[in-house]
Amino acid sequence: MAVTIYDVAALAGVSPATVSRVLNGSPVSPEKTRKVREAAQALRFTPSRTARTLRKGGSDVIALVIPDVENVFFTALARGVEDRAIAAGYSVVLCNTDERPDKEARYLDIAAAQQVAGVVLAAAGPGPDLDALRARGIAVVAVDRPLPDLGVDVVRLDDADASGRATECLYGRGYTRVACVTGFAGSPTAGLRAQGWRAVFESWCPGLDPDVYLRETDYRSAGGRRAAEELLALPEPPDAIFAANNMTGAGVLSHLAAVGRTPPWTGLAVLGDLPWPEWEARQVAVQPWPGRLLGVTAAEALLGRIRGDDAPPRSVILRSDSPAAPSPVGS
Amino acid sequence: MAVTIYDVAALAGVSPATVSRVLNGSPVSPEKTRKVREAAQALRFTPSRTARTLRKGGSDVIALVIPDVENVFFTALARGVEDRAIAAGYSVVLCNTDERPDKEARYLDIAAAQQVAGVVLAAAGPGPDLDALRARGIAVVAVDRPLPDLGVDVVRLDDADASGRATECLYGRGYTRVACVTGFAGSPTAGLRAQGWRAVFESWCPGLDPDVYLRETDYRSAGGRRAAEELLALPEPPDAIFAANNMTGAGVLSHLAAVGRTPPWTGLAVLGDLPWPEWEARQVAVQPWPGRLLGVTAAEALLGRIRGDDAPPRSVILRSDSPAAPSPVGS
DNA sequence: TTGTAAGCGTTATCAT
DNA sequence: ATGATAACGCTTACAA
Repeated sequence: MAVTIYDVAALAGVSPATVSRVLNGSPVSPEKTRKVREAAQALRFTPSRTARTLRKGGSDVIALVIPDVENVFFTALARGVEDRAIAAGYSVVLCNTDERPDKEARYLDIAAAQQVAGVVLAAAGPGPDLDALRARGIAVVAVDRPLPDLGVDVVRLDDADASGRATECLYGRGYTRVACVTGFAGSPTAGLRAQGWRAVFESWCPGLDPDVYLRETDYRSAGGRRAAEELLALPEPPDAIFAANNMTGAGVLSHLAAVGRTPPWTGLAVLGDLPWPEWEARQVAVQPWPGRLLGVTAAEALLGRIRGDDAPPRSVILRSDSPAAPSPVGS
Repeated sequence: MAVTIYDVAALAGVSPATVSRVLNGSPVSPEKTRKVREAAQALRFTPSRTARTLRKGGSDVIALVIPDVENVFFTALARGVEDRAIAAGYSVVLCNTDERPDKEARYLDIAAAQQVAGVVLAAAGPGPDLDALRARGIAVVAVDRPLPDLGVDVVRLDDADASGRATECLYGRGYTRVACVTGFAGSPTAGLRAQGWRAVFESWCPGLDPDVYLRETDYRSAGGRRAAEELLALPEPPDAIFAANNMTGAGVLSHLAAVGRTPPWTGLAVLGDLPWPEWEARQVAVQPWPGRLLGVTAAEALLGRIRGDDAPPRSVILRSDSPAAPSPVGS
């Protein structure tokens, strides 16, 4: 059916091996090279990556597995991974797990069975099964969400530190009681971020019970909205809120807008860029959460592993910069 | 290195063929089935999809090639394709072309060489090279952006009709001069959308030159902002703007906000959901642009082709509903 | 430099 | 029902 190197070889009057050599840049006489090129052209020959991968025991595709394509943080991450990987001659395919461990397991299986060169994984659950990948010697780098004790490289940001700084920033602007909306309880990052907030809260609001001002939700917009509603309905409501990721921050802001209490009436600090920067960021303290940088760094680590670096697993923790100053209010 | 069916066969005391049969549900005696299962389990065996694909001449992966992962329309589209494809037992990988024909060509090549089951393509350029795919008999469905004369199924929305309706809606609300911000000149959809607007403009504003009130930009936020700025600076500025996609609409809105002329001061209708619905949609007429539905429909068409439907290429044009009524202004 | 031939790990055919 | 065996399309020793 499809045209193979044998067809090309026949048309060019050479052996299949020679065709393969031309394709891969092994030394071949100029004349035969030309003939092969022409024949390939004429037959519109596309080499089968499947066969090549089978034979060579590996491909040049990197799988990037993320929990939410709709989150700008992960798309930025994707761009970072993509840029770095493409520069190194690899291609990147995205797999969206929708925060569901079952979908994640499926994609990891496919990646293993497909013999991808490597996997960058922003895990949906705490304990993904990496055995299939490991059995095939496929490199894995965990990104954003650490995978403790799974023996893989981890590239992430300093959740607790950044959260503390964002919270601090709100107190620094004169707010006196800063609540926290973090991710769901099972998520490691949610815990770390809450912890970063809690330390600052306790130092500025001694005597107050932090748990009253902490809400755990999914990392989605709807959860942020609900949490904001609850917090503002407290007998002693907070005058500012720290949102532990961009989507919940968006949700909080949405609720504030609905009740006419947008910043600076109620303070708001968010970890990560809002999906809608120019319009929203005005009075919101945005703590940088550099997805692209994370992606580039993760890709770098993965490429190192692919090239055979077999040092013990490393953990890279990037530091988030200080919150951006709010832009001046529009005319 | 990796464990193969031979290892499993040896451990189970059967032939490789039997192992394969167990894996694929061919009739095998219960006892041997059990033994094989146990052996596979014990060895943590993952069958090589590469070998299987090579042997069977096709895989069960569908490639979805989109120009912009950061656009909510395309992520919605992706979800539609994904849901439908997964339900049919396929997996979906996303390839982001970043609106660049060269990246697109690369991913199409990979898809062909990887022998994916099919491709859903939202094209970056007007004339992608589908020969490699065609040579391998891989089904392709064009989505959102038509590929004239390439002999593939097309699933898209009625650009001109929806644009006309969105424009009409603004006039219906009392605005008297509606400008248009569409996509870049090369894009087929940009032309169709401008055309839909133009017809309505000419009937409401006879004697005025439409070209004065038409701006072509990229389909990005920055372009929308710039276009809005230009339009409002006209000697006889429009009192409303129709934005031909969500990102440009976002840009327009951003500029309106910057100069304190958000709707309803200046009317705004947008084709497609804004990235930030709860917060922004208030006074904006949003013409539905159902990405998910489009994705589902495209996947459906593709699955049909994969299953062997070889009718002549079809063109499906879905109709967009009427603009959503603006939500009431917040308290 | 070039050709021959042996795999890579499956599945399908054909016997048994 | 099961086992041997030949593909699938490519790369790579090994020879020439």
